[in-house]
Amino acid sequence: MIAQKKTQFARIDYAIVATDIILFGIIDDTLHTLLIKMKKTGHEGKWAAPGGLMDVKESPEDAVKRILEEKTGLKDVFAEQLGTFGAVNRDNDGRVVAIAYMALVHADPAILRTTEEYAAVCWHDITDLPKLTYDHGEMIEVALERLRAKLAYTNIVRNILPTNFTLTELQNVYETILSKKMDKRNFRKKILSLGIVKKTDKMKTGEKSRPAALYAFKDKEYHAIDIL
Amino acid sequence: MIAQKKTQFARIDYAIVATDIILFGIIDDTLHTLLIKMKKTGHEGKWAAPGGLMDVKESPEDAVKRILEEKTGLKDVFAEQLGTFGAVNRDNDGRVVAIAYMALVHADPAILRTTEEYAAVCWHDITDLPKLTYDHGEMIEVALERLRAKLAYTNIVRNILPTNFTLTELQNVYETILSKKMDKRNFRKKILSLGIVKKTDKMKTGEKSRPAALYAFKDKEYHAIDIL
DNA sequence: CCAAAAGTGTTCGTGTTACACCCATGT
DNA sequence: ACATGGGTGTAACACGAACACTTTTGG
Repeated sequence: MIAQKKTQFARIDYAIVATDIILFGIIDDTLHTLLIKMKKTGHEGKWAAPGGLMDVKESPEDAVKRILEEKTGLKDVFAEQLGTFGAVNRDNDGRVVAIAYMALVHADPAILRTTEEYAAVCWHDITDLPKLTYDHGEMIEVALERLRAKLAYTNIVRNILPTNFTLTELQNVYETILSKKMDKRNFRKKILSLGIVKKTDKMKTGEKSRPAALYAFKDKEYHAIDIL
Repeated sequence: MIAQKKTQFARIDYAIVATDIILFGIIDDTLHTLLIKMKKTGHEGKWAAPGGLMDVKESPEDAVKRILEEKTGLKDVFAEQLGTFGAVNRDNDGRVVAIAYMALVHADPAILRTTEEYAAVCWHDITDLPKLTYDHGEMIEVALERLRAKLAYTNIVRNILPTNFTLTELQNVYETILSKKMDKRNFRKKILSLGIVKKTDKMKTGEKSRPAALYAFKDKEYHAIDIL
């Protein structure tokens, strides 16, 4: 039945594999995700998360790296597998099984590449998303859930912050992702007692208020530690 | 290069999709996993987790159900996706991307089907596993990690216990999976305060010691709750 | 009557929460 | 001088951890 459709995948007897990436970044102190407005026939004007077919000679992780670089120009982006979406009819064009990844970027340097393949590539506030095609809405739900859970027991937040940051900025990231206010004193006490950040000798100035000490993460590696 | 090998998959230009299942059950108060001894050419005598190719017209979850029924004769088995393993050379016979699932069964009724396809199908103590082929050793690691984590914040344990059980049996499951002794009074206090089990009017007798009250889970559904 | 496992409370220490004021800078 | 966000301590409470004896059955 699927094979009757005239599409690029119709000749395949097996499901083929794609990767889709839910990319998160903080913009204006708010969590945003990167979406693409499609030009492809049958999907004109629809929004989707970036993704693409995995090549037979690359791993899913390599596919994610390649696609991220194509879309954002960034290398060395933190990415974590979320799960695989394989409903038989998730893609009308054929049987495509998508391995979904969540990726985090420091949004500042995330200069987006404009390509002719898409009508638009841009960041969307997570609280104000357009309708998404395929099952990408579901993927974003899963990604958000995972991200929120991991804030509580890993240092994953380091992947979405710039190298140096103030404790208030760190707290803002937690608050915007978790959608809840936290107590400043308790937050700082907790973060400092964990010993995952160290104060640098730099200060953030020019903010029409008292300068704030800049901090950096001690560990370059992502790992588990009880935070909240 | 891969396509040069004369195998059943060699003609495919794309990766194909399989599902592999890490099946857990409690046998003799100890965590066991189901393994298969293969007959397939090139893999003779090697142990692997049950798995198989996904059909183009079935979802990964349906493939898991089908394979579990083929291997164990059981239906309605709890299964959860662990992640997808897609290293380019994970299968020497061709490019196979495997979606790994963890499944839990009440081991009592898990009568294993003997088939001619395999040299053996049997339960192995998790602390004494043979060498595993493909990346199935890694899958079991991931499954164990997931299972242990979920014991602490979900009622997942209901899927590995029979309908009625004593609190000591419940504690034994936690202890064997987590490989640690727990305090009986604290454990019972915690479980009872969560309200996830209810006492039945049955007792377990004939055990050459004082009879124990049998309990059952209140919720049929799997859900999150802080347990430990 | 002895062995074996069931069942049951209290104390202590640690970690989480709630809460308010002074400080340094830019305008 | 005033507006803005930076930075700091303490007290109440909840939760988890440690710990020992009595009860009921089978043999």
